[in-house]
Amino acid sequence: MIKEIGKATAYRRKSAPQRRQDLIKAGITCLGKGGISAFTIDQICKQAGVSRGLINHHFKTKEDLLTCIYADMTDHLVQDFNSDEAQQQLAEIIETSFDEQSFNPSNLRAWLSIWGEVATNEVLNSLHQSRYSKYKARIANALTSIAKTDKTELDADSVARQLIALIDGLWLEYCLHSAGFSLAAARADCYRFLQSHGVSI
Amino acid sequence: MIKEIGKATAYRRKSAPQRRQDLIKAGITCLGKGGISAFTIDQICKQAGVSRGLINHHFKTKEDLLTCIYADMTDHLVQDFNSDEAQQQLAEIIETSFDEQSFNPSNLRAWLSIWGEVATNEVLNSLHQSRYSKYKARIANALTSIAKTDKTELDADSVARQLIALIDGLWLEYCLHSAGFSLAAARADCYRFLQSHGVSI
DNA sequence: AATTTAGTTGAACGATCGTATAACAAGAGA
DNA sequence: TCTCTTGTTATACGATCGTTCAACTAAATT
Repeated sequence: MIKEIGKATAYRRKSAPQRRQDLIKAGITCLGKGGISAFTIDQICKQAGVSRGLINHHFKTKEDLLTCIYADMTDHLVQDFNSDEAQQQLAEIIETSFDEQSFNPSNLRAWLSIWGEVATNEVLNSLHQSRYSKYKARIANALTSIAKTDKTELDADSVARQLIALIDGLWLEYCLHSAGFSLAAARADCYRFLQSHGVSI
Repeated sequence: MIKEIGKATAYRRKSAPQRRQDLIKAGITCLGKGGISAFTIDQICKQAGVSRGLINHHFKTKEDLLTCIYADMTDHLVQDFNSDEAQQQLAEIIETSFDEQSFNPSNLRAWLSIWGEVATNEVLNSLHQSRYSKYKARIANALTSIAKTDKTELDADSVARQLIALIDGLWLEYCLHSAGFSLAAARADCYRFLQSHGVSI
């Protein structure tokens, strides 16, 4: 066939890492739009602007992609704190948990979908256990440090667990009925909770 | 064909309401086992010991069944309290939220699946808004009553919202990693939270 | 015992699912 | 410019999805 003059290039190639990131992002978008039911090869590839065969070239299976998505979404939860001060570290947790970038309906729906799969999928669950342990440990360490400075008694592990529960619960509420809900109020709820355990920030 | 002697009856009939309840129960079991991905006509009917055609005889669509399941699961949250005393009413909420009957991994997974769909499905979401409002109002009313008796200031709606968030968050944590978690501890967390807002039970 | 009612079955439908694979082409290196 | 690497497309496959529907029969009614 004669090559058409001026015809747009059929497709643009990207490096494997770049394309993988594109597909991860598209997958998160799909989860945010329609939950795990919208997490299909067809919809993800369409969202990424890519043919349906490509996904299995960059990811072994769909489950593999979901695992990579979960890893991507939780990276910031297990990274080192910016600050060295314990009070500031807890503030980082709370502030980043309720900033506009991450605390929006689409992202919350994506999390909800992931949680649903974590409860069922073995590979995902194993990764989750590891991430959650580290996340909780970061919080508990900060709490212990504060209690030591203030010379107060504190069950750091228990309070860390409760704080995570409160944060996740507030996310859940916002996800299911965002009306009458403000980020500032959610943050204040968390600070007040810590204060009630003798931890003042 | 000659009727086989001693052959077991091909199937037993049940009244429509009974069979509907069977299918609802089977649906919840499927959600608890494998999440929304396991919520398929095939698996639900197999779980209920019934042919696959029956489900659309008793429910208009699969979505209709899911809506009925949600209604069934939330009935106890909007029923009247047993007690007339406000303190006792809040205790009812907390105790029934963390009793062995409802607070088990299978039931929690079912809830998680439902939440995921509520965020996406319009019909389900509308039902959820109504149930949640009533649920929150029951708690807020009890809180207001206590504050009035004790002559203390209290933002009942805000505290009710936070209590629900804490309960749901604790459920979520238990669902995703039940290890190192006790029902008694979860209840104590809730009571302590109320106490920190000046509500003693 | 005959009839009616209504609960139940099982096959069939088109659509969509996840995956495998052969053909193709964009872009880097020679 | 040519070759080679590898990112990408498009098709095909069997399995399973939700739903429809005609046939069947258990059980109540007459």
